[in-house]
Amino acid sequence: MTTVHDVARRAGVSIATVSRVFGRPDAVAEATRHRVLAAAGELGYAPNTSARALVRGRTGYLGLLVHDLANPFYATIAKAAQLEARHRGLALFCADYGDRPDEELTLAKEMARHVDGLLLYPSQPADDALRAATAGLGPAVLIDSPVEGVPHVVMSTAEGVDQAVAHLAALGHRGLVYLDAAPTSMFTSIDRRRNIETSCARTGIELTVLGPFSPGFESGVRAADLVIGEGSTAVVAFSDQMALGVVRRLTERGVRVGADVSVVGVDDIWIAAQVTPALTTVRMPCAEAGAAATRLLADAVDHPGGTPASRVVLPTELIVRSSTGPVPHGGTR
Amino acid sequence: MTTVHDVARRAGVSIATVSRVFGRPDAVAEATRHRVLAAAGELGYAPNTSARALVRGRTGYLGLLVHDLANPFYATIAKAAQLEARHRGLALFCADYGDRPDEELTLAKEMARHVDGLLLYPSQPADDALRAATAGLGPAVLIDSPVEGVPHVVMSTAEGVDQAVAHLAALGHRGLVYLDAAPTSMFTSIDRRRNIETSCARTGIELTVLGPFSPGFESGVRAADLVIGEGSTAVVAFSDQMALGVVRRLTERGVRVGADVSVVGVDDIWIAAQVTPALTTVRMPCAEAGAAATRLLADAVDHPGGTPASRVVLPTELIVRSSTGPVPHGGTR
DNA sequence: CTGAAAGCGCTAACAT
DNA sequence: ATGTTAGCGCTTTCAG
Repeated sequence: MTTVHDVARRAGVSIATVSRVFGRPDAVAEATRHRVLAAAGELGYAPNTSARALVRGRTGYLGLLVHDLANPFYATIAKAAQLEARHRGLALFCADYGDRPDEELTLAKEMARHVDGLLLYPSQPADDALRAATAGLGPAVLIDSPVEGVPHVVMSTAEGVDQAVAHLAALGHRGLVYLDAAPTSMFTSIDRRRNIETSCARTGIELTVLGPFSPGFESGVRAADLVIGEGSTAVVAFSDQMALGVVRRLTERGVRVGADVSVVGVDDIWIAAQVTPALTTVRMPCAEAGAAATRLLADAVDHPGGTPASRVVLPTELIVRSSTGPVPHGGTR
Repeated sequence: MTTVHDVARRAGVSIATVSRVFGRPDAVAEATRHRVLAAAGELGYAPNTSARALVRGRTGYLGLLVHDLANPFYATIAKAAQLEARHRGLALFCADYGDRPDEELTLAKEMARHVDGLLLYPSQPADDALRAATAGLGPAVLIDSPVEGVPHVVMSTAEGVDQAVAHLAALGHRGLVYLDAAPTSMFTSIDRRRNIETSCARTGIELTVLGPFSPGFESGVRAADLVIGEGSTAVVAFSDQMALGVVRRLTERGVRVGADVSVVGVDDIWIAAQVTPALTTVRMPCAEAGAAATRLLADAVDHPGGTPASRVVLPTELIVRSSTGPVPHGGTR
């Protein structure tokens, strides 16, 4: 391993100058700088990251902790976070707590030791306990977990769901079934359910909440039978995966989706646009969330005394496709 | 920030003892250890990772570089790698090179500065150039890139594709169309195409290769029309996404998938099991690959003079579902 | 603009 | 079993 000493000797300067060339290049005369750079090039020198981190008190690393890295929802957040971090000269650790939500905090604590700041998508409720837990971790930004006093970015389904309900109402639907998902204590669940409630109340649509189900395709399949039983003309599901399950089962039972029953999902996963009928859904801005959170975190790391607790709310939008249509003739509610 | 000195003072021991308690606990008398641990607990002490890395010459970090973190294929690899790394007390950096495959090596080089070893899923061909590029990066394990002299783990479609061809042959199909995907220089493409060729040759199935297409749903849609034009009774696609596109278009044009034409995909993405008809496909062991590669890398890092270049070949398997069926009556090829 | 020197916090001989 | 000590490679005052 080549060090500042090797480069210094070769370039005929002191180690301090070598250090400056890589740390604050403009503090060095151009001629000297070139000489040092040349020597460094020949020797294949690059500053040792550990040594630099030690003396600077900054690692240049950020950490991301989510529920499931293989899930496109989180993976998209991770990808965007990683990109944004790189643009700022930072690197990103990625980890997920998978089946062990109880280990979430342990993991966060462990990660915190290695990084300048943490990006957290908690499975815990956004309450005081989370704030307390977050307190000892150093700079942290929460995603989809609006905890007062802690910077966070949330994807709000308010607009998207509102548009969905309005869309359904405009199509003549008088009522709808919402398929809720567990864990109901997560912001994601709360947000979607609450927005459905207020939108329906405001629009005068009769709302029936079913569930909570485990999120996922199979739950949608099971829920579809309930929906048919209810005689509903419209259903909004917690996620596209559930909605797709509903569509599948409905079709299987001879119910024409988009004609007899309208189905709306949330997330806008890629397959939603490709199935038949194409799924009407609320798009979640995962990439934007990942990037925004990283930006917030990087800023917090750079300015330890900055805005105490920034808050970013990302809007959502309804994508209308073919799984929704006019209420069938003679349809009751 | 609390340091060994703080803890040492509080516990009435030397800093060396504190260090030992956290490094080689059994080298310290039980009583002393407890005293130190207590002091550390009260002070909230944990060893500084940068200082430790500096003196040890090891960061305890691994890096993963893939094409697209948001793609479930790579995301699954990442998730498994991360898990395996954690089990070994290591942390994992994740990055992708996305649209800029040319930046792949730059990124790898940058990452290499921060880690003990690299996990690479290259978009470059598995040739001498890659071996050369890899040489200067320190310990590295390649995924799906069998470069001689560099440790690697590959997911071979040999068995899966063989089973697929045999399956089709057993159903009476006399020929099949293979839908190739770009970039054709990647091992993934080469492997699938070559295995199809040898399997067909051995089985006496007439093979028609179409493409290369860009991988993805839309390509499948376009390719389907070609397939119909060919009058083929069976098609194997590079990926499930493409296969799904084929199914969609075939259905749209009144061709009954699984009856008139059989379709086989590769990957076994979750939706493959849920569409109608459910897709027959070759399962790719992404999680196993991520875990195996991480294991290999961790071992290489631990034993710098270990087995020169280990090689793991992960087998694949055909999952038969409903998109394949007997060749239609009177069907030629 | 450049160099000398003092650590950053920790580990690993080497003593005791 | 524990303490002393010498750095790991780098950045950063402080002089010059």
